[in-house]
Amino acid sequence: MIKSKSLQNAYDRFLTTLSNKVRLTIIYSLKDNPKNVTRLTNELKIHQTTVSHSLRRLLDCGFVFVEQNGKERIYSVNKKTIKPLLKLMEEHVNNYCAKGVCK
Amino acid sequence: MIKSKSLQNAYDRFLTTLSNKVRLTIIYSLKDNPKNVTRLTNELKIHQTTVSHSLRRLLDCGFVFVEQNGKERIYSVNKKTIKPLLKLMEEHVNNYCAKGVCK
DNA sequence: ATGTCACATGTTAAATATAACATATGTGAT
DNA sequence: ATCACATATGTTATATTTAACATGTGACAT
Repeated sequence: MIKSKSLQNAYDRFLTTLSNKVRLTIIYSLKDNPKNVTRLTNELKIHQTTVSHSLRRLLDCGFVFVEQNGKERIYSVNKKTIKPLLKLMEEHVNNYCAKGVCK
Repeated sequence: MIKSKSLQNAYDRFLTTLSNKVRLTIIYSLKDNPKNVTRLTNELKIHQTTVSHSLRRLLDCGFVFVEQNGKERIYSVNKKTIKPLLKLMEEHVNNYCAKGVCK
C-alpha cells in the first residue's frame, strides 16, 4: 500500500508529468545534450509557449535543471532519474509490447 | 530523439497507464501479494467494475499477470519492471519533491 | 530608453481520460 | 439446467489534460 495521500499525489504527479508526448519528446531531446528553449522549439517543431510550459512542469518535478546563460536558458535532464527510467521503460516495451504498441 | 512513432506511442501508453491513482494503487496492493479481483475490490474500496477495467489495462501493458484458479483470477505484478520502477520513483520523490508534492 | 531577442505566464476551447452504472459472461456446485 | 459467485465488458456523463493563442517579462546592445 502507498503510505500517505501526499505521497500518492507525488507519485501520481511524477508519472502524469512524464505521460505526455510533448514532455517526453523534450526529455529525449535533452537526454544527451543540454539545449536552450529556441533550439528545442526549432528542432522539435513545437510552439515556443508549449515548450516553455512543458519545461516549467518538468522543472517543477525535478526532471530537468536550468542554467542562465546571457539571454538564454540552458535546460538539461536530471540524468540520475531519467537515464535508468528510460532504460527500464524501453526494456519493458521490448519485452512485453511485441509490436511496439500494447493495445 | 525517439526513433519511431509506434515506439513513442508505446512509451506514452506505458506511462499513461501508470499515471492513474486507481491503477497505481492496485499495483502497490499487488506488489508483494497476488490477489483476486474480489479481494482487491474489498481492500481498496473501489468498485469491482473499476478494478476489472484497471486490471485489463495493466494486463494489456504487461504490468500484471493473471492466473485462473477455479472461479477466481489471481493477479500478480510483473516484478521485473514494477519493483525497480517504484524504487526509482520513490527515490526521485524523496530527493526532489521535498514536501511530498512537486507543485 | 528603446529595440529586440529569448523566454515565461495567463487563459481557454477542444481533446482525452476517468470511473461509475448497467449488463454480460464464465465457472463450478446442486 | 439453474443458481450463485466471480469477473468482464459496453457505455457515457463528468473531470482533467492538452496545446494553442495572446500577452507579459527579463537580458543585453545601441
